[in-house]
Amino acid sequence: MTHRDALTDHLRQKIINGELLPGSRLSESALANQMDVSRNTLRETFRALTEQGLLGHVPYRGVSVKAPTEADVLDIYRCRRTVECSVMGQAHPQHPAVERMLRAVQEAESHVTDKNWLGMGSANMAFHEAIVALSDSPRLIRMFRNVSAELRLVFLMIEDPGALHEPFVKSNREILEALLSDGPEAGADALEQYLLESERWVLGAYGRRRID
Amino acid sequence: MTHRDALTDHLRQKIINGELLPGSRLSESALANQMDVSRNTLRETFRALTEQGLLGHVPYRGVSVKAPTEADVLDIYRCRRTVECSVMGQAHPQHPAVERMLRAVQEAESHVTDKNWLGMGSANMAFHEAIVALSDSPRLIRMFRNVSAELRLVFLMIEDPGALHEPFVKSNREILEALLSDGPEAGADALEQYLLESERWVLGAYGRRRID
DNA sequence: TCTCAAATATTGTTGAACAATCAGGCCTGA
DNA sequence: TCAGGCCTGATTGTTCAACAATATTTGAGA
Repeated sequence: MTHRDALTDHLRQKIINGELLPGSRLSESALANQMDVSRNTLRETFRALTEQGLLGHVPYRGVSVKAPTEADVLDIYRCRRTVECSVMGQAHPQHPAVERMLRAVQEAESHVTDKNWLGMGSANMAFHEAIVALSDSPRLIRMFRNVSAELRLVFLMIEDPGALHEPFVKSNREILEALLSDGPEAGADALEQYLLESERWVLGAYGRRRID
Repeated sequence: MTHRDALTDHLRQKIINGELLPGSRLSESALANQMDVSRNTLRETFRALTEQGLLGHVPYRGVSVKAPTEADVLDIYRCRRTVECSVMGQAHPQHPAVERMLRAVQEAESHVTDKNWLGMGSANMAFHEAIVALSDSPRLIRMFRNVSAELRLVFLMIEDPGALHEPFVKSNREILEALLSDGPEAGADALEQYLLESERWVLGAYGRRRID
């Protein structure tokens, strides 16, 4: 693993964790000094992260953390429905990723009592990543990874992320049950309902966002 | 538009057109001289194209044009079925992109008499890009763009690309007819049949490929 | 022929320099 | 007062040359 790849991962993580808030501009020289790399190396990572949709780039004005719009939220959920529901509808209930789904649900449930919103959100994400992993498709998984990262940016722009994850812990459990007891099509139906409802909540919260 | 963006597009086009064959290694200094840019600028474009899946990168061994494997072909078609069929199944038959689909079919048909395989392949691609455009989803369109470019690499590895496009010109016409006369679901069904059949042909031809 | 180490070539990374462009302040003229 | 234009400073775009880190090749010796 080269130095730059580590930097790319590191920067990506900082963005996803909210250490660099959506909309904030990333100065090349400042960040290069801070990260202790040269400008050229940093710029290479910028290209990769821009291609992943995490950074926006305007010529001669630099890059900034993308601040998804309402239209982006709609598009993100459209992608999620397209990919997740299709994968779920053709899933084998014996697929190893089902175990990952179960563990994610259990972890999310444990965080309900803790009121640990951050962990709950991560477990929620892990659940849906596991769903896409049912496909065994590297490209679908990578695409979902990018879309999912963009959705995290949306959460970062929202005031109260806790109330956004908690109601859906039970839904995820139900999706898993539907898949296991009634088959993939039932799972896909439950999943689509979840995604439509989640989209409504996120859009509502987006209207009350704190960051533009 | 900055110099580097133009270079990225240019290089991408050269790859898609087969001027740089799949598997061929791209020397930084040689290509930088040839393209008349600095190594650093070229490297930035490498990062972008790698993220798009057109180039493969191994640390300290450079980048090379990706030579998709049989597993890649399977994955590419899985993505195509997931995205294209889902979009088609929810399409509005009055969507402006339907006009693009029609024009693409007509152009492909005109190339049948010409035996212009290159133009036929491009028109075929344009037809399916138009299908995805039915979604009005920038992310789905971008993802399809990347997958579609990878598929072009597969075609470049294959001996006889002509025989691979010609039988499917009629199928595309039928898909369009199905959408217009019997609705989106019928269109999606026809499309899925097409994709499954096309996948079989491509896999077969891939077994007789000339490039590894 | 095989193995191992030195030589060679390529990529990874840096720092500095200059060119191109943008943002903001300042001045002028109406 | 305000619109327009110009200058200035700051940031990005791009190049170059150098060195470090790693891979590949060469070739000597057993």
